Amino acid sequence: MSKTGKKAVELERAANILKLLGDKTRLTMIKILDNHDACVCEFVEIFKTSQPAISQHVRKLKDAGLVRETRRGQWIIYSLNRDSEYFPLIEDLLLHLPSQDFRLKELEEQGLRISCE
Amino acid sequence: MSKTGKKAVELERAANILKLLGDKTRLTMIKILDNHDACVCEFVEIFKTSQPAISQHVRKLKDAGLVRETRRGQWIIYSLNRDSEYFPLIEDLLLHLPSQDFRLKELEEQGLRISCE
DNA sequence: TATACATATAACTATTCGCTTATATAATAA
DNA sequence: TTATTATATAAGCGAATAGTTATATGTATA
Repeated sequence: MSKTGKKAVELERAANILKLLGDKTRLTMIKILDNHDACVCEFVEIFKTSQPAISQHVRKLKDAGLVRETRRGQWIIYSLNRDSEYFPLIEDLLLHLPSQDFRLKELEEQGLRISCE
Repeated sequence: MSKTGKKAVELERAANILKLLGDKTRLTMIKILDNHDACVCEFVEIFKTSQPAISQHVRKLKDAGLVRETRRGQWIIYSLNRDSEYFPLIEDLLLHLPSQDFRLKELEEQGLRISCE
């Protein structure tokens, strides 16, 4: 492919990553995962939405290679894939976002975080 | 508003900015504007799409405060708004994208860039 | 003034997106 | 084995998105 073609494709792929992150639920997930791994059931509590909705969001992040899943018993733990080609971009981006750790704190206060461990 | 509420809103607004940038046409526009101001007719040539489509894209960027317009005769010149609250985030982000200046070079070779000056 | 040019806006359409409900899969516990 | 829990997948629906064509606005020029 031509050099300019490569640059256009590279930019389009970055645009697709930004589109993925351009959703408050997924962006919050990524910001949380930057500090703590989490399972689907925790996200369900945090976002107060349905389990399928959460599964669909994490699947998109996984398909793009931004997160990894690790099964631990019944649970599937999601973590940030720091080997992703886009991880450096994402890290820079996350620096501009306010910490969302208060969301995990709220779960802990309700005793809901422990349920996945 | 509560402190956590503010953080949630702040993140949601950032997600909306990323959604705007999560389109290859708009992301390329912003990357180009980081180095050179441009008018609608140039973008029409660059993206080989209709004038209304381009106008609608730049309007979204303008509504979000990411770009500014300046009328110069018949033309309206668009430029990056470096005073935007989100400019620091955008600058960091653009560092990870390949230069799109080849697109302007192609225009110059065709003598199409001069038409707006 | 009349015409051409640059841009904006409006209305419409096809596609994409995120959610819902229902169901399937997988692991654990009784 | 059966029941329970955690997660995934599929199908369907309403809202949002990006493009189109047609038209309006604003500026320059003959």
